Amino acid sequence: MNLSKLLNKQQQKVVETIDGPILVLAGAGSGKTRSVIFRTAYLINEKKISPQNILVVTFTNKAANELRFRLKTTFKIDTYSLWVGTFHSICARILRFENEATPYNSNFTIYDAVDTKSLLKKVYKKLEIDPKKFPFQRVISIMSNQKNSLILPKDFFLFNEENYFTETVHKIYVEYQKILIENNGMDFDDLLMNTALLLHDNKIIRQKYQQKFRYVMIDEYQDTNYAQFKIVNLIAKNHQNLCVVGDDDQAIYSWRGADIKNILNFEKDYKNVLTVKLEQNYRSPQSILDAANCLIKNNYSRHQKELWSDIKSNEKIELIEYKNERDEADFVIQKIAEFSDNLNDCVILYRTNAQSRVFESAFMRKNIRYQVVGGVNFYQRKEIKDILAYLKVFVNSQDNESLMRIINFPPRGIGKTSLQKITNFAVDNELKLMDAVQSDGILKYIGNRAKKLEEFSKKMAKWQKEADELDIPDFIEKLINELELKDLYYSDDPQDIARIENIEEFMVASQEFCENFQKEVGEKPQLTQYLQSILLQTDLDNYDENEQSAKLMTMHNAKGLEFENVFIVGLEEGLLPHSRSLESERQLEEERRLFYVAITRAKKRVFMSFAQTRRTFADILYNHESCFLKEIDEEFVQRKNVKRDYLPKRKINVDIVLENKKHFRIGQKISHSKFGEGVVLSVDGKGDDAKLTISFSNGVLKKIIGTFVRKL
DNA sequence: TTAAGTATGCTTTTT
DNA sequence: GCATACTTAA
Repeated sequence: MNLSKLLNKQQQKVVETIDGPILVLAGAGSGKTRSVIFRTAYLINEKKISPQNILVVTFTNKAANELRFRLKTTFKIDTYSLWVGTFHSICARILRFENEATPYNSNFTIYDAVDTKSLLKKVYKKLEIDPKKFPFQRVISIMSNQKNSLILPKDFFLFNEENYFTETVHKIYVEYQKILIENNGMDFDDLLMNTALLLHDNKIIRQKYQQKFRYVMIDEYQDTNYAQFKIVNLIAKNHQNLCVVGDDDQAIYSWRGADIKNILNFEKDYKNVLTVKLEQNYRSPQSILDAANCLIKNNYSRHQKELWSDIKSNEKIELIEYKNERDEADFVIQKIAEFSDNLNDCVILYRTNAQSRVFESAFMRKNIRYQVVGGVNFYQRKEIKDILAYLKVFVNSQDNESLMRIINFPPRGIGKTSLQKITNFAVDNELKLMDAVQSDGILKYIGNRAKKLEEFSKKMAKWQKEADELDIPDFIEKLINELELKDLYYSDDPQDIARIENIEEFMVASQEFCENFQKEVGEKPQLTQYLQSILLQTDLDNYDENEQSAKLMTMHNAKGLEFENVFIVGLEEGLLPHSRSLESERQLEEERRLFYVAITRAKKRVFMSFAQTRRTFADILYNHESCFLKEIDEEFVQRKNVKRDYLPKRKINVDIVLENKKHFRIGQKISHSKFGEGVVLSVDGKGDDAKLTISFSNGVLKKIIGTFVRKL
């Protein structure tokens, strides 16, 4: 391995210093990933460390897979016994393996955000708590903070003051946690908390992992929270062979408990730390870094460093002001069309997921391929969650939540009343719900619905058996067919069509997963492993950089990626910085870092833009440009004003609308951006607010508000 | 018990 | 606007 040819001095130091704690402050684009890959390869190939003694924690599963792939192909390393993954997947693996030391068994279910919320709703009902006084989001975030700080329900008041509000939150936390354990389920935060507590409380297990993971590497260390810090610390504090990599200027997850102090205080937490700074950027031209440096130096709490680059460019960053968000979308996409040979060199970055919509419809109108990364998770769609609920029950029969979801889906005559009876029966006989359903006594108890329940119980037993015997994709296909799920959505409604497509896509995805798993691991995956991979998927895991399409994503999801052309949109007060992060200077600094992350993604060009007005679901916002724009020296930015409407055609239409106040009548021909042309069948109300029934030329019948159609 | 109709909340960022 | 959660009638 000739490192001096492939790496710069600092990177070599990172790779070759294998003993003792090392802190790598790696600026954006400074070859951080490269260093981690080479370091792992160096440990194995040069220092003959067995892969099973190495732990590498990455920020996404995709990054983990790439690391494995590179080790295999470039360095001919067998990565089978190497542990690489996100904190969550590593923790899940440990907890499944060490389940006997926990209140869970190895088949525990992982609860996602939607599951968490619906479980919480049940807790509220049981405790008779008003969601208006204790908003779900607020309580979820408090509980999450407790878990990330390793505070169990019983220790709640050691760390929180006692008042009416906290007492209720505590009650919720106690009950929520109790039900999770009863269901043999963990939410995302439990995975971290339970691992940290297990390693902390159980000396034998702790020593086992200390001895196993003799070399530990953590990427994106600036975004670790206390639980994660603790896990790392418990494993590595004795041997101190710990390499953490990160950039305090790119810390953007404090709202989920990440503590920038973990990286700022690393030199205090460990002894004789070697600190290496990677400041040469290999990604962007100096002109773009100048702008980024201008911005970030306004932050107080940071390690001093200045990113520099050899790459030269005469182009300035372009900043354009638009009249509204639709113009912004049209212009940006127009520009992207100019790069149409290399659509996948272009990315649109925004602050909130909701901003993607206006771009999506613009892409559709222009017929340009695009890919939204993140946003609403595929596996959180209703029709998919229904299937997953079945699978979860087969894996973990204690999962009452999933069972309740499917017991009458698709409708099979086991409604509220019957479910109540089953629940009562289960409680009286101290049975899990599924055991109650399959018990002998239940049928007499249930009365006239006994036949339906018996049918369900028999089917479940049959599927349960098949779930063990069949290959996952075959089983899923069989299940979907026997449940007649697709027939359920058979109609002309575009929504239903989409649901059927999603179900089909789900089947294909399961096929792909199993094939990949087989290739990677050399054996067939178990249903547990399949479910876990779905639930611990990160937004980025589905991102395909080779697909010929423009990419859209949040600035958060863009971390670690790079693109030739970066379009940063919606640079308005209220969006960036976001109106909900103006409470403290600390929050404002994080918003600034987010902008910094966005700018430093670019290899060639940055285009920034904002809109004077922006339509949200409720009303029209009049925004000022982001205060951050003023922090970037004018010499790095070329300002352009394009305030008029982009499409002259639409402008004419707007004028007509103003003239006749958009008065709709029956028979009026209209057009809609998504559904095309159609005829108004009925009108309820006036102008933009009118509720119209429209028959579209493609045969679709829809109810649409006046504002979304245009007269022809 | 269920389908169809009506009301509501939603939007910060994610594992 | 959209999706879900709740209400009502059959």
